[in-house]
Amino acid sequence: MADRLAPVTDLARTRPLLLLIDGHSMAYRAFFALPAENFSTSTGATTNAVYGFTSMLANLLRDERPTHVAVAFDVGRTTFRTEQYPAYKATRDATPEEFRGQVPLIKEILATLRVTTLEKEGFEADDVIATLATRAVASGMDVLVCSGDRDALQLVGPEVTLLYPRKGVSDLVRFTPEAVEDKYGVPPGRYPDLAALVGETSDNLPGVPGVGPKTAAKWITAHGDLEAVLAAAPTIKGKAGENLRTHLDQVRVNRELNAAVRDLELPVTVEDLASQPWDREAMHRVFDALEFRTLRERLLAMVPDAEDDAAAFDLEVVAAVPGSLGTWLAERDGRTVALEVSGRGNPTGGDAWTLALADGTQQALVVDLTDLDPQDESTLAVWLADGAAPKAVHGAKSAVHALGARGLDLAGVVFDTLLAAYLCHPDQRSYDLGDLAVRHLRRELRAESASGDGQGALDLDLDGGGVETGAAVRAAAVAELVEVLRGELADRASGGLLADLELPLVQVLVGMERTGIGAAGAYLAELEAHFAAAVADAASEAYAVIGREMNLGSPKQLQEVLFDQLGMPKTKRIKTGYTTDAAALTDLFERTEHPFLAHLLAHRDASRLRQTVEGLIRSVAPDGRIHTTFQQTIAATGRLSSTDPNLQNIPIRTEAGRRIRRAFVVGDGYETLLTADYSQIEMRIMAHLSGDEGLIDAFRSGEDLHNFVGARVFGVTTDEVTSAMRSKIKAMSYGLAYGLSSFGLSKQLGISVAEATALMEDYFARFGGVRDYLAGVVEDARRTGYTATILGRRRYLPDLTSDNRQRREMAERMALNAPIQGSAADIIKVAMLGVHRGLAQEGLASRLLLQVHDELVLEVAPGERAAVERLVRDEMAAAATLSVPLDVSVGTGRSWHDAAH
DNA sequence: CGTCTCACGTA
DNA sequence: CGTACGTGAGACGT
Repeated sequence: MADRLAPVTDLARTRPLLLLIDGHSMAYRAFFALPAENFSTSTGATTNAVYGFTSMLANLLRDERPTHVAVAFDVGRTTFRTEQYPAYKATRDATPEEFRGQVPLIKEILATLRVTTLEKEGFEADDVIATLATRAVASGMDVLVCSGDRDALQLVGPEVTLLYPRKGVSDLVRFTPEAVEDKYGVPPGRYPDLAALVGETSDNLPGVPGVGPKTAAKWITAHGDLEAVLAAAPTIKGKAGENLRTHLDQVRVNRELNAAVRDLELPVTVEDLASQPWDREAMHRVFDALEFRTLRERLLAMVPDAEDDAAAFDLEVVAAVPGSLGTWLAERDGRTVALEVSGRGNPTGGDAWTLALADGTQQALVVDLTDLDPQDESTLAVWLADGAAPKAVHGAKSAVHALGARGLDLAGVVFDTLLAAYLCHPDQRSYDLGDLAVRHLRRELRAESASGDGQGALDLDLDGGGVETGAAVRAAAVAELVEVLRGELADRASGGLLADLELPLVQVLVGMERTGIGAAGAYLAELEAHFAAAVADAASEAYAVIGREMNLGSPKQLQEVLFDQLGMPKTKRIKTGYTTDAAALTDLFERTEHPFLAHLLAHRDASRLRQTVEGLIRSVAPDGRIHTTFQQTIAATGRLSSTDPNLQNIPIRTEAGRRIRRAFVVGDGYETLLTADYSQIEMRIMAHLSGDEGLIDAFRSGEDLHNFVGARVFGVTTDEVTSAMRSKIKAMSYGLAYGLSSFGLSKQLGISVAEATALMEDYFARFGGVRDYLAGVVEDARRTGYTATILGRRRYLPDLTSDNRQRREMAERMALNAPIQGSAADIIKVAMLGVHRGLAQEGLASRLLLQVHDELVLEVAPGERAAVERLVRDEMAAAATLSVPLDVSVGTGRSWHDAAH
């Protein structure tokens, strides 16, 4: 009786718990429960089943805390059951293509979680589960079976519970023996008897007509089991009894087929299924690829620190006392010191509070920048600005901004773990230092046993991970990552890209961000008022047409008005109904001439322009200039991007839009803005990379590119190329660099697919080198796994070998475009370095302000216009030696608009 | 309040 | 069913 004193829950917890999941059935449920269109990656892969399954698994791991886990899968469609009874499951629809591709992904995730997956040729997942459940019970374990197959009900017993999905995959019903009996009127062991009588439509097993679960349960209860029911069949009365007698054979077949096999030979024992530490690096890789951010967080959040396999940093943290900094640095003279700045690294309003230095040997020095002894301050300033004192940092640009705010220059940065990680894996969305530490060092960003050495003036919060310790740990992580990432970069032959391109570019970008571009504040305010008035006018006219007010900016409300209320023809389908984008509205207007559409389009245009202007006004800094931030590690192709505000998408195509460009003006003390852009750089790179003689001739001839190509394709002279012909050729030439299909070309040009195909064939007949090059790029990338630019910048495209067509074709288009867009990015970065260096060398006061992918914007100091133009033309043209010239066009003017050409 | 979707600007 | 980005409004779920 003594054991009755112990709480039942504690007793239960002492027994091991095995979780067995029917992978196929649960994934299939998830596939239909979650709308596919809400779960696709940026590369177009559908992931709804993967998401649903993994989410369910995460919940089970959290709520049930199993000690052992396994997932069983079906192998193919043929099993011993289909051999025996060909009709078994014969009515099932073919598995959707979208679903099949997801099963391997689920297995990948399970592998990272170190969950055993099992499958057995000729058997179903249920048989594997039945076998394991039986063995687990025999060895004293409790078992949870998770399956959407009702046949699993027969496994339920005192130690075995079935979790059966009621709806979707998150709402699971818990079938204990009592629950089974409540619901079906028979104990779990008799459930197959009941199912044999009732039949199972989903397995294509017909039951006895007129016999449902109630009758079947009544008979089984009355006679004991199925055998007894069958034996008593002659005496059972009524229509049901008659039907039973004519279906005895079918019932026997059913009973044979629905019996789970409990003694399969399996390559593992139940003990082998014990939970193991997760492969966190692989998890990050797989979850990154699937773009499951929150799901990864949910899983990682479940790992208690004690079970965490990732170690922390074993670090001695020393707080700098007056005079100690110089000694510490001197002791490490010539060695690369990793540094971490805590603060804000914005171009304006930056600040730095703490600086941590680490040398990669478990010691870190923490310096409080807000309370520095004058002597130390000068020691630090000299060391930081010393280009010969090698340093490593995670995110050099932010560090320069942060330190710069305290008047400290940073030079001598020989390694940047952020840039290095980007060059190695340019497709990731973030390169958080903590993630890199886990991935490459298998460490968490926390201190194992931090300690001061007695001389510390700072009161370090060692256990709680205060600012100082945090900075020290990050610096230590940087120091260690340098070694690892240097190796990874070398493996990719990309060390030069970091040292000679991206790192030197940091200082150029810092200068551009810090300088900003002049903004005409009063003019911007006028523009805002002007566009706001246009918005109001368009809105009131639109309301007048439909006789009521509405939110014209709401796609949802617009759909109601256009398609329900006004009954307009349906446009292209999107997730949430029908598109109301400008192309569709313009098309609708041409067909219906409904005035509402014209007002709506005018409203769209005006409110967009107003919104752009408002954003710019908000961005004007106290110095009257706009300071964007150039992101150096975002675009997978190697381009820069611009944020806060984005100055790479300022309107230019429409007159109204160009008015916004007039707001970007030359600053006080400068003479003019100068813009310089590469003409047709992507097509020139295409000519170079493909080596196509025709295309190379086109650029060497000095003829208009599209006229030249058009003349060849259409077999006319260049002056016979009509503007219609020219625009077709232009669309096609650029489309090729994006992986355009004949379908896409036909849509864009409004011609038939056949015409588009013919046009492409004519094109390739004259420019065969282009076709061969494009085919070769994809082939090479499929073989090597990556594409490369002219400077060797790589982009890895694992999806090129995907079984999923959508995914594979997306990767193919990326492979076509990456070398071209990426080489253009390489070239303009080289040009920026050249221009920056040239300006300094020639002692010019003019400066770089912006980069817009193929264009540079400079602010020219008085009297330097000619020198700067020459310098910029030379440096941009000389940035790469291609088999075609790099043509640069230059314009100057008081505003960005006036400097256009 | 955070996250997603749509729409749309640039190269 | 043409690549690469960033932003803001509305819608939606927590």
